Amino acid sequence: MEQVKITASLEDYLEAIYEIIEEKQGVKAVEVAKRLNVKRSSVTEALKNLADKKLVNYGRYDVISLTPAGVEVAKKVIQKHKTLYDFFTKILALSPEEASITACKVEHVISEDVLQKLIAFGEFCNSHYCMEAKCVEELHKYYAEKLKKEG
Amino acid sequence: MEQVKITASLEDYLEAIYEIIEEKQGVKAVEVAKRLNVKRSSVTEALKNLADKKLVNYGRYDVISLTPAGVEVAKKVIQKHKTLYDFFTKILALSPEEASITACKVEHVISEDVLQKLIAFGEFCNSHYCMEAKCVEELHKYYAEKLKKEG
DNA sequence: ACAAAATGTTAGGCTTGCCATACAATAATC
DNA sequence: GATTATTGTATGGCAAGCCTAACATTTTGT
Repeated sequence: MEQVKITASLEDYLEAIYEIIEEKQGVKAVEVAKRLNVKRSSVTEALKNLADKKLVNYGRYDVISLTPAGVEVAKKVIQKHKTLYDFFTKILALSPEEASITACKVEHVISEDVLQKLIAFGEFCNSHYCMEAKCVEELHKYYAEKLKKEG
Repeated sequence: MEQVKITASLEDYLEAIYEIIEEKQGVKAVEVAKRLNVKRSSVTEALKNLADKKLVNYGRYDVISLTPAGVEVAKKVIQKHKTLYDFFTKILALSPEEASITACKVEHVISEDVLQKLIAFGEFCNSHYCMEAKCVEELHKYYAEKLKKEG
């Protein structure tokens, strides 16, 4: 569990690779490029970089796969994304698009501690009277009225 | 109110400059360098960059000041920081240090919309029965117990 | 006012991360 | 199986942001 320290960009590559493998039992660099809106050559660079860090298995023209360490990092990023997405949509009532866009950025800058707190907050909201459905409804009504006032 | 688009790094410079001016009625580049943990030469670069964007008034060896547009950007970043800090400390019960560190990163990646929602959420928590002091207390107790269980 | 210290600037270098372009290898199609 | 299309790679270039080191300009202290 030695925490591997990588950049936001590399985290995005791991996340994309993991998700594409989940969806289609395999990745091609071109798919990663499409998903991340970068060129194929950028993917090659990133893969070499990730291979140096032992997070992906990479060989020229070979199949791309994640190492166990790579899977771990990818899953953690995805967990952060999902947790943030839920918070943004359920509590802040952001649109799915904005929630997703914001989660994509924030997921790279929060610590494990913040993640755990956010998860706990979500659980609390789901299980305690003071944040039950009726209250969340009220909360969202409050947003709507406030935004109306401010044009 | 034409939104000026600048990098996270430049936002940090504006923020630091604004705050130092508030605190001591003037800025020296060396103070900015200290606060941002960069070298004096990096500050010079950033200042030229910000001057190109009409956000600071800059001349060689001259006094540093913010333009009205620069003040606007700085204030917005600071508002985001404060809003996030409050959320992190009050709702997520992060330590002041972690709240501050995280706010410093997140403040650069949230939209005006997210900011407004966060502000409204804070207000709601302060004014509605379902999130009154007693409930927040319960929330924080919940964090403590959960973290204890997970070691 | 002049030497010493502090501050500001310049120049060159490094890293990350992207691109375009050209080339290499694999896959698909006839 | 040869040709075409797709995919992957290598190279060189660019911008942002930081650095070090050397130099210029203030500022400070006596």
